[in-house]
Amino acid sequence: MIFGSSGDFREKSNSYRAVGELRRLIFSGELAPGSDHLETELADRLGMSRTPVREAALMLEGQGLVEVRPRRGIRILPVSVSDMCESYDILTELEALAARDAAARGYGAEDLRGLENSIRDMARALEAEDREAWAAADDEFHRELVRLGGNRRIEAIQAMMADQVRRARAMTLYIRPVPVKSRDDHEAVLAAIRAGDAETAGRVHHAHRTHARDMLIGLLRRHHLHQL
Amino acid sequence: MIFGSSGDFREKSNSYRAVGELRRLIFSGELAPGSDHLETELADRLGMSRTPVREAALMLEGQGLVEVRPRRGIRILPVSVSDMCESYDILTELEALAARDAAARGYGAEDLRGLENSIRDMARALEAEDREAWAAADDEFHRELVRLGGNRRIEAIQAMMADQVRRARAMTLYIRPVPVKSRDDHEAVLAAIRAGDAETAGRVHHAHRTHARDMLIGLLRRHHLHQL
DNA sequence: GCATTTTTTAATGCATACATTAAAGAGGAA
DNA sequence: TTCCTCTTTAATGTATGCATTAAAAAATGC
Repeated sequence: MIFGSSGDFREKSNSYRAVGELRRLIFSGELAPGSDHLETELADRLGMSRTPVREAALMLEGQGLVEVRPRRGIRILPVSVSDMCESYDILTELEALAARDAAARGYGAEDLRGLENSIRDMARALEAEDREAWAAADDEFHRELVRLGGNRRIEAIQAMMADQVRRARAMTLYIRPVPVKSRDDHEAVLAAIRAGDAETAGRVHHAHRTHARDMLIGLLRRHHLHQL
Repeated sequence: MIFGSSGDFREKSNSYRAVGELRRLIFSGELAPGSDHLETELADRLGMSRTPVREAALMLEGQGLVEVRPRRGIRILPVSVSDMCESYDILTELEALAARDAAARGYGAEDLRGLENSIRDMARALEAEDREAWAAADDEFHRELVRLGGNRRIEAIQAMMADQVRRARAMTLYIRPVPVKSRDDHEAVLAAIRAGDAETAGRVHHAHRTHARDMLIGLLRRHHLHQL
């Protein structure tokens, strides 16, 4: 998890292909939350033997996506509202830390190009009323922010949590209010980082995330989306 | 990782025994940081076949303890000073959050018995000049604090990071100054939780962790322990 | 009918076999 | 010697077989 351990064997080996495929199947909903699947079934589905599927399942279990229950199958873990809260709270703290660290590092204009780009992409998506594109750009902003913070472990944790959170956002993408305020927040965080003002960067981003969390949780509760 | 998935098969199955055994071998130093080990070698050592060892290695890779490099063996990842910084920074934020959450929950006296006990154990260990016991009680305090915070994902992350941090503390346990100030910090955190003062609990714990971090990093640097 | 024991079924955990292929080593040319 | 190529070696990735054993089904007793 910590290192995205480079090396092309991750694409070549069936085990890692299985990890990727299973992720895809889970996030696309083809493997429904709460459903059970036998090793053999998944192996047939992916066109490989049980061994790599088994290994993939163990890795995904380590990331909290599935639960391996002997003889009962591999269970696709549903994400509850309280799970979402947990993940959001963690992201809030760690991304705020990353924002402070990024500000403290004194990045130059060219280093911040990535953040600028994703802010621009969000604005464009908003004009085009393309919510999917907006979500992708928003993701990118957060990922880039953490990257600039320079803590690899936070990157890894964020990647893990983001997976869990993505499903919830996908569900609420079209029922949520148009995220116009987000833009100001992102701009403010970027400005603080540019100015090297760690405290402000962290505080603003923290508030931003907290606000987003409350909005999302409220939506989920109101629409009775208790299980994702 | 997220769930310590109960179920006794975790003790019975060789794969999970392998996970436990390998952890033990790594933390005891019998598998040296930076060393490579073939699947066959480890399988012989643990008295089982390659399959469960392989599975264990993949799980440990997910926890950042080893790196699986095809044909070069399973590498026991060394922990650098900057790795330590990363882990400490994360623990600092997440435990401070847990402290705030714990305070906000308004626990009663009996709920806080665990924290009291570990504070008492630390004091006793300090009198007896038993640093190992002090370290164990300190661990327990932090674990209990996070448990009271009620975020299972933070518990899981803490457990993972703690493993990484433990080695560093073991190295410095006898060269560090006697941790007398710690006691006041712990007492203050407990008092704030008891009083339901989330802000203070979080702030004090954050400062406590930050201080411990700086002390530890300083020690490691001064004693040229760049690789653990 | 319902509860309990026995039998059957089949999914898993593990060992093992084997093809693949990266790394190490040998051999030869410059 | 040094560099390159070819050969050899052996570690891995995957498939498969089998014993174990949990769950399901059937049979028995009440």
